[in-house]
Amino acid sequence: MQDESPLAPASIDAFRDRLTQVTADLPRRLRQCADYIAANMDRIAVSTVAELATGADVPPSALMRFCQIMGFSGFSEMQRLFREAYAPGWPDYSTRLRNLKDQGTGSPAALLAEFVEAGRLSLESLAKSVDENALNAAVALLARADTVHVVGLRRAFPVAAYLAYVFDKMAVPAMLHDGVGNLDHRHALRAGDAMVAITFAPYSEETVTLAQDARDRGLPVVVLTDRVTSPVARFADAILTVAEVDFGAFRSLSATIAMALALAVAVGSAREQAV
Amino acid sequence: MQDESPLAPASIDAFRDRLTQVTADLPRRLRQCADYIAANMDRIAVSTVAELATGADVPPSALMRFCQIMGFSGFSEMQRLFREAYAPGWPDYSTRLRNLKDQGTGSPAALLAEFVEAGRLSLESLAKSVDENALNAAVALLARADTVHVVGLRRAFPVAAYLAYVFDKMAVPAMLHDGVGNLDHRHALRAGDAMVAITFAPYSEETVTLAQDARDRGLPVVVLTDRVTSPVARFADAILTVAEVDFGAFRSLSATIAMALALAVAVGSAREQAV
DNA sequence: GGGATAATGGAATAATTATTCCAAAACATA
DNA sequence: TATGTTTTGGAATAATTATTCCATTATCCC
Repeated sequence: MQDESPLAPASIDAFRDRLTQVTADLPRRLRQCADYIAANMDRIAVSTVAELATGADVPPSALMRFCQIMGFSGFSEMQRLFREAYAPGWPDYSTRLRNLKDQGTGSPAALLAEFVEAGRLSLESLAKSVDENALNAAVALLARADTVHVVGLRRAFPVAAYLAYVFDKMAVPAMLHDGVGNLDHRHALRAGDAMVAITFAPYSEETVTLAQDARDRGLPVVVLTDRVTSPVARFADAILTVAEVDFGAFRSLSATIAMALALAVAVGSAREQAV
Repeated sequence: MQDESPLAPASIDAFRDRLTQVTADLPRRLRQCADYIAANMDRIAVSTVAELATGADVPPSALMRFCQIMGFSGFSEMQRLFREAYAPGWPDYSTRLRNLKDQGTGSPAALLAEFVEAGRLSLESLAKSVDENALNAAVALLARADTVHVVGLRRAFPVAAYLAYVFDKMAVPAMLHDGVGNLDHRHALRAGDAMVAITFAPYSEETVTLAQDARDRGLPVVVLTDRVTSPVARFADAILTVAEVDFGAFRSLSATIAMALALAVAVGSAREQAV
């Protein structure tokens, strides 16, 4: 297996793009290939040259030429792309999950199945229960802040870190309060800033304190937490609740991260438009 | 193309039944085939005899015999069943994304819905594509390490942080390499330790370097990445791949976190039992 | 309409992949 | 431990499949 052609599409998406580019000016037979392939991309992984050629009603050699025009060295290279991306619809998700669990309680595969399931349930329940008004309010508050302070410790820290990362990528001035060196950076909270506080039961005291501090200084506070009775809720200008399904002692965080992402991206684009 | 054997399974379900019937009393090599095939049914349609045989760790001839025991005349006939029965392939997610962008539907709630959907798809595809052997191998490696070093920067950092958190909760000695102060802590890597390196395209150089460093010192390295061709893969003793569905520029991380959790909890309980 | 250029089909060949077969090894039984 | 039986690995072969090449046909441009 030698080097691939430098211009060969490396993903199904790239393939699709290239296909539309190329299709425009193509002689008759080759266009037949392009059309047929476009309509039957899902068969490439499991067909032979001859089968596809018959389907497109062209001789095999025409199809070979088509593969080369698409940037591949030949049919095999093109097929490899599709075989690697191939994921059939059956063993449907639930069957597969059962198989994993059959490996025996406590086996890594069974654990994975449980966490996958927990994540999925969390996402589903988030989709059903989201409070759109609260979300919109949160976005509005953060969109007009100078700097966004992100606080979340212990199990909430990964979410805070990701939120800070996405803010950064979207050019939103943000500061992650990570507790390094036990510095609380409370003096970084300045008028015009806003805070996102993330915490779940058992609520980390430092997070609650910082949220209160922000509130006392008159900064708007958005909280991302597990229920409205959370101790940070009383300092909140907007409350986003995410009921995460746990498996064992650990939360999947899927729903929480989805929420954080949506928040960050929405804030990011709101600010872009405001500029 | 001659008559098919009268006893060959005519549907995937029949195949599955026959497989369980037959697996019970089978000599060693053939049982390996049965197990591997059961766990990788979805790859039969797009693999060669040699590929599957390698995967099951048997010579090709053993796999041929297995096909015949299953009632087929040979591998080709068995493969035909899977090629014909496959359901239309992958969800065309990126097209939807493009549409969404074009319409400019940037309402926070709509964004959230997309991230929820991306997370759900990622989790499902993880369930379908997880390599159980790699997972078991990774758990075994980490279970017998003195200290587990966790490395993951940028977008992988949240996962690394959570992994370190869970290790800590499960009393697994773990060190999170977070890049604070640009210290790489390479001298913390000691004989008897192991490393988990987490990175996705575009791969962070520091992570790759640290993984190589660990490898050079003879530590076992487990990598959690997006594809087997990842630059860290060549330093890996176990490769866990997670194909995460992106929405826009940001990954949902759902599947990655589920994998990390399963890994950490499995390692934690394996060590408890060893004590 | 003539000359150059591009496209086409099919047959020849190369490469890959499936399949068979048999000697050697492992195993069971006495 | 000897003997028959089953299982195994690998090399040889058969079949399929991809790929190239070139003579023929169509198309374009002057």
